[in-house]
Amino acid sequence: MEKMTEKGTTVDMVVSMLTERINKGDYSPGSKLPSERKLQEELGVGRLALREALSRLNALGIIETSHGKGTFVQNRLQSSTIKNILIPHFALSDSKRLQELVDARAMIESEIAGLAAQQRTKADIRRLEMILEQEVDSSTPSELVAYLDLQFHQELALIVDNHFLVLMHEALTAHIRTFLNGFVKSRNNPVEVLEAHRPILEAVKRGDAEDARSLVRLHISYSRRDYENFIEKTKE
Amino acid sequence: MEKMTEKGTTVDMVVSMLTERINKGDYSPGSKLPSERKLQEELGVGRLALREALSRLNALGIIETSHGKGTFVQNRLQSSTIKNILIPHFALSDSKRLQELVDARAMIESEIAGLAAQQRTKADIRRLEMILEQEVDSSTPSELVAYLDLQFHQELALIVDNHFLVLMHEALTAHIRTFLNGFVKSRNNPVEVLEAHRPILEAVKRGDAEDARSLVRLHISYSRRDYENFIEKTKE
DNA sequence: GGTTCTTCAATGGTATATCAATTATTTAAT
DNA sequence: ATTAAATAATTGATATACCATTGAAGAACC
Repeated sequence: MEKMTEKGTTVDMVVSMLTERINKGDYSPGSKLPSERKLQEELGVGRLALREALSRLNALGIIETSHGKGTFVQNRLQSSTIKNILIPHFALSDSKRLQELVDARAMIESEIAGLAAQQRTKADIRRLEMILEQEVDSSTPSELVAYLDLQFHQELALIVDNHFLVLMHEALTAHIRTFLNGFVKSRNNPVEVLEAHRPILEAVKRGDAEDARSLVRLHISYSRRDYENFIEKTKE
Repeated sequence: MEKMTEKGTTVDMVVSMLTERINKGDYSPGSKLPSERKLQEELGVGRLALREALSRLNALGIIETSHGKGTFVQNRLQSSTIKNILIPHFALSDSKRLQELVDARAMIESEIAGLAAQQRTKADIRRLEMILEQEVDSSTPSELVAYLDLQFHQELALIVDNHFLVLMHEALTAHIRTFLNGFVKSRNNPVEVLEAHRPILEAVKRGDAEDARSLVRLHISYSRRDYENFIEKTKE
């Protein structure tokens, strides 16, 4: 038994062994892990310890198992994984914590615009301008304007290509939405959107990260209004 | 068997049962869960399924088990948990992803200063001024100045009291540090620190969030420099 | 009486065996 | 050749037994 050199329990050991192999590339993303029987034999542990370790990796979004098929290495961290982690710790009841998440989301959206201003190409700007033109077009129905608002911010995220920020933003948005549902109906005032997007695009165009950040921050102040409305109503 | 009404596997079912109980307050933070034997009987599942579910909750930082004592509900999300989630997905080898984290950390530090400017009290400002006075004092050894730099930012974080931001910042810092180790020696130029902290404090003092954010952003540009040095050296 | 030691019960940790459910592969029949 | 059935491989789940750690109650000792 040389397991004493390792740290913690058998499960901890197996977890670090597997993560190491995955990080080293022994098990590449998308590929299939050896079967549980082979793994437990190979690592010299019982099946229970192995399955507990796999459960942990599953919770962290590192692997995914299908009954009858096998266990596969996930290639990308899913925003749902982050969301699952947030749920128990930033729950509905705690309004303080909910506000923290709203603030954090505003921060990320602002940062994305700032980074976009630094990294945008001509093609990026062209795409943003096309979206804006559609928004300005008076023949565009208001429902579509709401969609284009979202599209505008997603396009910015695409330019930045920061996996971490996009992931966090997705997780926060999904998490917050479940709580603030029903308070987001009238927030996409078309006029407001139009007045906001033009200067943001201009800032991105001329590469002014500072300006882009503060303009977005102003634009999405509705997040805070939504939140305050929510708190008001729950107090009644 | 009415389990067909539930979704997914038995383990999924047990996980959602337990998280629901925890969120409802049946098992309050810090309290001890029933023993595994009791739980498996109570929930009507095998011990392996139960333990796999507990493993998942453990990975997510929701519970903590100690051999011989029992299983306890964690009251706070630990930054180490977030770090563990980041490790396999934002690893050393991928310089692109590493830069994403460096950018994200800069964003958070900047945001913390901005929020501090909005929420600071007189007492907060007094504490920050005390730190600054120590830094300015020429009799303060340079090692202490480096410490006070950290202290300054931690004090800002304390003012904001945003659990989420502080948590993410801790996790990102810890994760980045393991990779950039050895490249952080000379970054805390005392003169540079002094020149930066004074205007930041002034912005916080007069509640100018915009200014506070951009000043911090400027101040911590060393993060990017560290990163670029790191990339250079690893290319050799 | 107080301190130390032993023992024991509770609890989590591990291992093995066994069966069920699902999927993929091979084989057989038409 | 196509389809259907049998077979194998794999994960899902349970039961049972035993080990390891912890803490507390009780015994032994001074």
